[in-house]
Amino acid sequence: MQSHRQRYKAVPRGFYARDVRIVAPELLNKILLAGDSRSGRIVEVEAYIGEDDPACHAAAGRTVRNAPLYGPPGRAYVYLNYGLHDMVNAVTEKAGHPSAVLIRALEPLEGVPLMRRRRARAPWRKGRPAVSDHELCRGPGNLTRAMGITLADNLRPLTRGPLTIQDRGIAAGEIAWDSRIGIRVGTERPWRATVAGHHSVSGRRSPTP
DNA sequence: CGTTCGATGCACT
DNA sequence: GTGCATCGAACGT
Repeated sequence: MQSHRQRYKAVPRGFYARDVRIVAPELLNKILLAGDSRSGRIVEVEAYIGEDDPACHAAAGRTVRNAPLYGPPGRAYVYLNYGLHDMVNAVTEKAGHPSAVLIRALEPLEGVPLMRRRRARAPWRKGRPAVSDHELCRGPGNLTRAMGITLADNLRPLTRGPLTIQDRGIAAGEIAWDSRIGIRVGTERPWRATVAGHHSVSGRRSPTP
């Protein structure tokens, strides 16, 4: 039996070597694949755009932590936030131009039982009911925990290896542009792109009809 | 419905 | 010592 990892090629490096505002929406409806058994459709992303973007980690210049942003495109930038959550980005543009796409939510495809077990292992979920499928990878911290993405994946190429992104031909539907979430500066720019109305998108739920 | 707040680790100043 | 690109519980209206 042929796995999906074998059936689909990874998105090539050239895809990432473009303006991050082009790459971000095109990552929607592509597949993030971890290991051989966990995957999800990307439904929410944010663009972080260089040293002039106050919310970008590169805003204060190059440091030890943000060095991956200054490297070649098509690699993962993973960092620890709030001491609890690993966040995964795809580095874009070209070396020396720090920019990346934060992957904020997935619609789980393969490996749902494993994702659920990983989520249940979080200390704050002890004794709580299991989450529904569409909540497993809803939010950047939740998706890395469900997928098993960690700091060990930092700097890994997304074009090959255990952490890759594939195009399985899901058609792009309506894309909604919005302001980025959870940041204290730079909220005025509409650099968050989502698959409109998708129930795995994080943030406040759409109002009940 | 809304807002506030604790957990938790480490890069950065 | 400070401040997070978060999560989810607790509490107020």
